[in-house]
Amino acid sequence: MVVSAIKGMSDIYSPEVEVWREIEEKARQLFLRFGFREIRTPVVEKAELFARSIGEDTDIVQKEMYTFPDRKGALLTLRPEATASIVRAIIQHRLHNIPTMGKFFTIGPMFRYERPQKGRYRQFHQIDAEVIGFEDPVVDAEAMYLAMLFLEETGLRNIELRINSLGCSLCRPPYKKRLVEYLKNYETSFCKDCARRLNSNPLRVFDCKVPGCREIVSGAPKVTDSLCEHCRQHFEKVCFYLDEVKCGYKHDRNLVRGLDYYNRTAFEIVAGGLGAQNAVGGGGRYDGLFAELGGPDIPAVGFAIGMERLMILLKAEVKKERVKRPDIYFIALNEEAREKFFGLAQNLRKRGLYVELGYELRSLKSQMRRANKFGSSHVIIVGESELEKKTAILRNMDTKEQSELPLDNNTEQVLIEKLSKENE
RNA sequence: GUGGGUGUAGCUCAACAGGUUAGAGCACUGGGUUGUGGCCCCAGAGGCUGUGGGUUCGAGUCCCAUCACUCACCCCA
Repeated sequence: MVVSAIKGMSDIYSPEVEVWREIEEKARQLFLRFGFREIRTPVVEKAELFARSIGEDTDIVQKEMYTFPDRKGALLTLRPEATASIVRAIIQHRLHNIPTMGKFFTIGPMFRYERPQKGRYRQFHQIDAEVIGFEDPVVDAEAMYLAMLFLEETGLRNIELRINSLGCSLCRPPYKKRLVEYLKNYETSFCKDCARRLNSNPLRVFDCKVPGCREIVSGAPKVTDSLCEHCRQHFEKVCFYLDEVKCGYKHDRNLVRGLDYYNRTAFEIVAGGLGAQNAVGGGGRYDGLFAELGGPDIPAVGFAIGMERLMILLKAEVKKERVKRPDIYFIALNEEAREKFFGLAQNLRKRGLYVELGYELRSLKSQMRRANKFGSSHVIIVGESELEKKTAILRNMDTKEQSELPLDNNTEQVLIEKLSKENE
């Protein structure tokens, strides 16, 4: 019986992995221009961190976390998202006291124990960004702008930004009360899940896709209409700044999010082609989280982008050839020939060339075929007659030109010069 | 956690209604050129048909179970 990977967790290899690297690199470059610094936190944390941040009554905490005791019985959790860990790290190292350190990003794996399907995996990767310390709506807008800009720069088209305001600790509780009052009138008509949500987390009925529930919800009071003056102005300002940079968005009054820590601004970036998992990214403001986790009371905004989902949307990109072609492919026709150029090959690599070696002493024809499969631009052949003359054959695979070069202490230099000359 | 679909060579897929030795393309190896790639030609290698039971004279094919993958519900990136 062969051992296979864990369900819902995949190996990432060529040619996809080259695209991953490109995208990650693009993210780093862009985020740096926006003043973000990278932060890398452990993938395991104490279980309570997530229960306290994401919310006891969310699906993530209730049934989707990888939680297990370590050897001494401490409950650990594989992080289901990045925000909680980053906030924890900021509080722990007092990073909020450093004026130039207000923006953080991280790229890495997250874990949720769910039934895998298209765009949803048990180990998945997020590009995550957090801006801390600012309450001003300009920050919300900039975060969304950055998320959209990044996705566009990867080549994505036809994505939609959906935004909403969830209110704050002042206006949400009274709103919640009104909502529950309204919903109670239809208590018997809800689906099983919504009936439960009614008591546990009433805002989430807005997420329900059951037609009956949707209908009831369409008549329900909306958060947006119940915002306090402060939140209303905040939301308007967010919209203003988005307009200012011509960042299109749709005000989705039914948008709520699955993590409890969000307040005011919440957003999602949706795309077709992902099946049921239509969000490539999402985020929002979480002003209360720092205090909730025992830190100073500082506001923050953040978002995450799903790598796997982005990859699905960018699938066509994978077909492009991204693997470099070798500058030189060495072919030895016998052991003695190989002994002669092994050192040379390593030195050329040190000097920056991509060099491949034929590791098997097979027929010239078969080694040539192999060199060709790699797309090598040059081949160096050494066999018996070359050994006698102390030379090597250099063949340009594109032009088929061949020349002899002396095999001595100077070969390395001669080769480098020759190749760089050709590239002019 | 619930439901549907699919499991045959490394990959993509065939195999009439249950019937001889499970095939093809691509990929792989060797040869066609004593030591020169791509195209072409020839040959070769590669399979416990996911696994375990059952029905049958006979199972890749039918039945049951199980596992894996996949899609959807739920939830979210």
